[in-house]
Amino acid sequence: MRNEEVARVFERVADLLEIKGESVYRVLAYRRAAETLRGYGRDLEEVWKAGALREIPGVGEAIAAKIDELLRSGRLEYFEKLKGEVPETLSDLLQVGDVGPKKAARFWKEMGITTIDQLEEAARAGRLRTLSGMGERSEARILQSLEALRRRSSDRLPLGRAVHEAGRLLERLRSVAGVERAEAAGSLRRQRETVGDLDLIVAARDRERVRQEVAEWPDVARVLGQGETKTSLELRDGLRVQLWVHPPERFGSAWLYATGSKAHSVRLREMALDRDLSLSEHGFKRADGKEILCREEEEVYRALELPWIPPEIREDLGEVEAARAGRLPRLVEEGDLRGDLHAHSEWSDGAVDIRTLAEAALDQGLAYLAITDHSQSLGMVQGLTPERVHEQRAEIDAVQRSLGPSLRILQGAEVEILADGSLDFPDSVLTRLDLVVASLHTSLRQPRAQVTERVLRAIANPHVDMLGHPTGRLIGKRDPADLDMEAVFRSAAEHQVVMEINANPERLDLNDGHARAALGFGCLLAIGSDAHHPDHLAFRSFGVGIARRAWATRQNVLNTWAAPEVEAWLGRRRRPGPRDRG
DNA sequence: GCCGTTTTCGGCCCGACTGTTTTCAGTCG
Repeated sequence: MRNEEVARVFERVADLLEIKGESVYRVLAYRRAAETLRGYGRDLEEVWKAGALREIPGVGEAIAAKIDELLRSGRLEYFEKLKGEVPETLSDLLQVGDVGPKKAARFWKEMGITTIDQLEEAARAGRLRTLSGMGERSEARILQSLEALRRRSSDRLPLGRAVHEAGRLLERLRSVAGVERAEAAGSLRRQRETVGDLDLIVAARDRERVRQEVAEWPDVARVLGQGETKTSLELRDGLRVQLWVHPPERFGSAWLYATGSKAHSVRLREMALDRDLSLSEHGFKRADGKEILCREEEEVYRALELPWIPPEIREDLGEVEAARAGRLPRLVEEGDLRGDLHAHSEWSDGAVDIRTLAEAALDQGLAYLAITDHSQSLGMVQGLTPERVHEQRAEIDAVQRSLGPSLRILQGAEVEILADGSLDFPDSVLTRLDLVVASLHTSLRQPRAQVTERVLRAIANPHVDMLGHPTGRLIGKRDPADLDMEAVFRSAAEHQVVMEINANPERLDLNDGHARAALGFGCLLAIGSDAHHPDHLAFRSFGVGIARRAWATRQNVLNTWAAPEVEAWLGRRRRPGPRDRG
């Protein structure tokens, strides 16, 4: 069983326990475990085999035993028993807005409702309002939430689109009179790979004015809720937006709160309590009732004797402990990137010629660029034959001569890892390239042992410098290959093969958890844009987000190095080694 | 159910918003 499957079981368990009315803390424990497993870079099965389940944050004796049972037998007796007490489909009702565990339990016990369809039928028939404490308005709200649920694609928004939408809205907010600041918060600011809804925060004195302006925006479909500090909107395309408005002197605590993660916020509040302070989005409150306001996030952290913690690692996955011990890493920044080692020209499936791409890279301040067009077997993207590789070298040399030394252009290739693990170019071609990126594009559905062996074989090939988008996943569209990632990382570290964080927002592959695990095995990372158009070079910012979420420093990322260092490193690897087996 | 510079037991964050209630429960983040 994969991490995701186990996480799903625990999520269901949490839902059913909650509907049953169990202790919220027990429910929380299952939710936390599910959440942690989902983002965990290491394979649960491997951790299990190593007898290290208890080292996973949020996994104690009871949950470790349940993971053990699940991995051993594929089922969980506790879950089966629970399903006998509470209909499993009730857990779906919790997906409906304004329906929580209490209402779900009442719908079930008092009306026999166990599915979303039955809920909708009852709401349409006006039967929900007959329950005590429920009126017409509650019923109407639930109907609206049901519609929203059906309309909303089940998937979260990819980070790329979320950044775009947020940028648009923030620009508008900043133009509203009296708005001093407007910033993104939530999982968008934390650079999660997908975003559930947009969290935006504004510093302004005149809250009423901001609220009125926003409610009149043309793309607002409806206002879901509006209060003193918080407005909740649904845009015409179904996207949900949370907007907080706070006075500037409280902006720091408010931004911190709106950014989360929830687990991180809870940790900080607990630390505040240890100091006889109560922390909320409005600031600190002392025992005597006096307030301590924080205009900047730094002031909140300082009051807790912590350095400012970057949003990308605010997940309660060790950052608070690291901060307390003064061991926060200095995370890699976009400005640290000096080159791009993954880009396509019109020699294969890119949109522009090498010169245009190179000039764009130069414009963006890059010092080097690797042209990595596809290899021959990928016919549909005009993969290069060995002859064409040779011809391309002449063009690269020509562009290099005319651009001069300010941009170093490397000739690489994104070489297909064939179904048997051999590479799509013979050694005679590979050895002439400056950089070999090996990638999977086909036969991604091979069984675990086979696809893992195939990648391990590619990694062991002495010509391979980097593994491109290692799992091959497309977010929301194509599942990752079923790789034994630990084996891949171990081998990559041993053979000094760089693991790519592919920064295309549809890929983000490695993901954050994997990248962090890879660093744990001693792998070197690279952030590649996989640009097929000059505009795509800017994708690298998404890759930086992933790298930061993985706690990567500048030293961990190959393309933060200066061009001569990178070339020296690649050149050193070019020499045939004793482990050469072709 | 988890967890511990104090605890192996007894804690476990804080507030906004809504609707249906005359004081609060449920949901959400």
